[in-house]
Amino acid sequence: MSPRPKNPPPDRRGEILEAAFRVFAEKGYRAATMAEIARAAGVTPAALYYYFPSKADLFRAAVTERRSQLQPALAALASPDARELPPREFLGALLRAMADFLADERTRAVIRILLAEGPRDPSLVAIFQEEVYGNIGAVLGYLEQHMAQGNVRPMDPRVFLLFFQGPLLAMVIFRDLLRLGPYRDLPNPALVEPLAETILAGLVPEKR
Amino acid sequence: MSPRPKNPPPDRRGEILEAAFRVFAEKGYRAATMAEIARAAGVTPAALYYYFPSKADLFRAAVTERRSQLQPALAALASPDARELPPREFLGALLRAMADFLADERTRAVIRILLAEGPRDPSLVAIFQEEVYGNIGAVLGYLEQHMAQGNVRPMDPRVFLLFFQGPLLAMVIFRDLLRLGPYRDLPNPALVEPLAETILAGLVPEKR
Amino acid sequence: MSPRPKNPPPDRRGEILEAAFRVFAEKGYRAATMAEIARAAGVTPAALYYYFPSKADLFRAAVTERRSQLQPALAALASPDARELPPREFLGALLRAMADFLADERTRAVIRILLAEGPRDPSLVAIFQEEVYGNIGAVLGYLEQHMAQGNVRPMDPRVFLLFFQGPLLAMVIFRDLLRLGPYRDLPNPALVEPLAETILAGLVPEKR
Amino acid sequence: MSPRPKNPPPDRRGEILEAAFRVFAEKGYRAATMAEIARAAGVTPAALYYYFPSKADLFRAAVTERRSQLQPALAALASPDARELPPREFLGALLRAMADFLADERTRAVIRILLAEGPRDPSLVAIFQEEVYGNIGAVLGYLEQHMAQGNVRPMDPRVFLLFFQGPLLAMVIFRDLLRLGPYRDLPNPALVEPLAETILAGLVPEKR
DNA sequence: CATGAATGAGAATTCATTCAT
DNA sequence: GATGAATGAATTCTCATTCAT
Repeated sequence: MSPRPKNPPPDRRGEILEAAFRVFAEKGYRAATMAEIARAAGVTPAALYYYFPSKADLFRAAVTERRSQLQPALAALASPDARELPPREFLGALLRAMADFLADERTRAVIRILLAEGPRDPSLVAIFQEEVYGNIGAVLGYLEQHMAQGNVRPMDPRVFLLFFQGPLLAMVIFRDLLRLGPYRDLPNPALVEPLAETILAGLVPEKR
Repeated sequence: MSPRPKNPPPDRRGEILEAAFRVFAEKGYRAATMAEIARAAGVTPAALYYYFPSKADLFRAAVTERRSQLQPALAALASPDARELPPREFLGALLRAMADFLADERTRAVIRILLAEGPRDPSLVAIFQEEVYGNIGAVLGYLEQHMAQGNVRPMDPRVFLLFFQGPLLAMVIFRDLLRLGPYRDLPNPALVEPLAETILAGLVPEKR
Repeated sequence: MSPRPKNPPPDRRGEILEAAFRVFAEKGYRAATMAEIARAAGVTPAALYYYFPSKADLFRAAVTERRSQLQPALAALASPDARELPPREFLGALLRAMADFLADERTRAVIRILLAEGPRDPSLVAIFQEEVYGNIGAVLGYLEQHMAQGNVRPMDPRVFLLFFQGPLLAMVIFRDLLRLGPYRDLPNPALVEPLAETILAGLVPEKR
Repeated sequence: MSPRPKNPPPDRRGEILEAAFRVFAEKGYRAATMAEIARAAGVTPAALYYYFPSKADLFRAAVTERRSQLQPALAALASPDARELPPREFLGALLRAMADFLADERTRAVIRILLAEGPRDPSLVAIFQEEVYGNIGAVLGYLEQHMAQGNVRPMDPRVFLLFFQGPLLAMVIFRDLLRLGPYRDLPNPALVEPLAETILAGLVPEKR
């Protein structure tokens, strides 16, 4: 009957968002129920509707909230200080940072949601696209500059991104999402170091 | 030709499986309803239960059926004749074949289902794992042989697979599943040819 | 568990429509619940959705069904044989028939629904308008003919309708719908006979 | 003028009552939500409960309040000065006044509520019954006197009321509530003048 | 084989109401 | 006086599933 816990809860909205994201990531949008999210947030289902008009809105808000939480990590990938480094070091550092970023539990949850719901919900993809491309754009700028100087083999930037994002993404998908047996105990560096070497061998021609 | 008197009895089971797979791939397991699958198959929902005991079973059967349909294409990836080629040619051919395989509409549907449902259903992943690894194993055998001969840089085979599956998978995910704007008009060869060159540059040392 | 009563129910749809109309008339659209309608029809709420896609559709169907049930009585009001009578007899007969029609339980239920929901739902009104006007049109035709012959004082037909429908409608509203104390025991003839006389006195000039 | 220091304290209660009546009249009791009423009144739903214990009480209070607003208009219908007139003039004046009263927007809203909720809520009807009958009683008194004098044909007063209220009520229902096409542009006098003539022709015998 | 009819168990959502502040 | 936050009890609607025929 009493609609209120005694001590004022500090940030119900945030707690709900957090709980909702967890449940959505674990179960997927359809299988996640408002009742379960409410339980996870320690409130009643009706409380969810006090803060968000619908399940779809809660989902969107939860995802957007998570995006902004990831924002600093994403921005760090394009940190200005790394851009002083020569291509080999820069790319190595970038690969390591990106591997850590992708393998982070919070990022993985986003990837899971994006892969599960994105194909049916382009607007969901759009939430991240802008953000990601804004930060990756800085990286591409660095590369284009060095391509122009002949330090890096000229290449379609999209292809370049696939080169080093692809293996990392595949690792996260196989190892962390699908939990394929053979990949289960593959540590990040086991992929990243050979990847850096191999890709760089192909990308940065005359240094070899 | 056949002495069968009536018009060929329709392969109801097969049609249902086909329709079910389409609907599951498009909507995801939870959002796909038995009614919609039935409609897609041209039967009533009750008929589904004549052939399959439950939605979960139908899903599993539909996925398994699709796996066996992809089987020939997968097997071709490990075709014995390509294994006569030297590493550069072999790897190039493999990359091209795999890119075509991954980008094929039927494969994409499987990937979509695996990415969406796999994280919550390890047994679903298992259905494909065996199959895929059986065929990829042949490829790995080839490589191990050449690594031993010094023709290919020695490397963890899992990492090797990530190297060349990763970018292809990423391309399919970005371009075909998430339909990211920038990737929408990236043709397979635009990725595959630079990928072959670059990776090979790193993988096959003395040729450079 | 058993989804089916043993002996096949003869006309579930009709029963549901009937029950729905009763409940809608008694409670109004909003206050009537699918659960109560189901109970009244002896089925489960889900069964309602087997026959009708939504509550709104069920409402509409129930009202339309009732309209067609009333159709014969309405048509009788414009029966051709009464049209052979001279104006005084014709109007008297019409008034009596209409009073009986309006005071009939089934008609009253329609009036109740129309008065309660009509102001917010013009399409509901439209369901009856056509029907009613079709039949009343015949009456008006008779009158116009006699107006032309000078047997009936010329008059706007809408006003004419208000003249003799109005008191009858008011009687039904006061007596049967609002159950105003003073009207509770006013029998139809107590209104109809003076009404016939009085109105006719004004309407059929030279006969007096 | 007034020595009150601050800006006049708003009549919250009155505003709420006003807003509540509007919303109830437009949507009906069930469909009207406390939230919407609060919004219309410019307060929060909780504030409603400061002034009224429940939705039902608010409804009742809003209706009663409106009744007292209509009171003067109702009383005017039985104004003493008109009672000096001879029957023909008196009845004509009464008809005109009543038509104006019924067609007034505020009265219409009351009628709408009474027709929609009255059948399920006798106590709602009672709120007005007393009021109305008190004032109409005066009119009936006038008539009874003239009936006794032979100036008006003797008649059950309830029937008399139906005679001239009925067409007016029907006009308001058809034209203003149900918005029936044919009645939409029927002005009050188009009904009232013929009605006066016709009814009087029947009611006031020797003048004809 | 196949279906029409039906259902039980949820699911999202609404809403009058409460109460500490 | 007034409100923000919250809730319990409906309510509409969905859907996998059943089974007599």
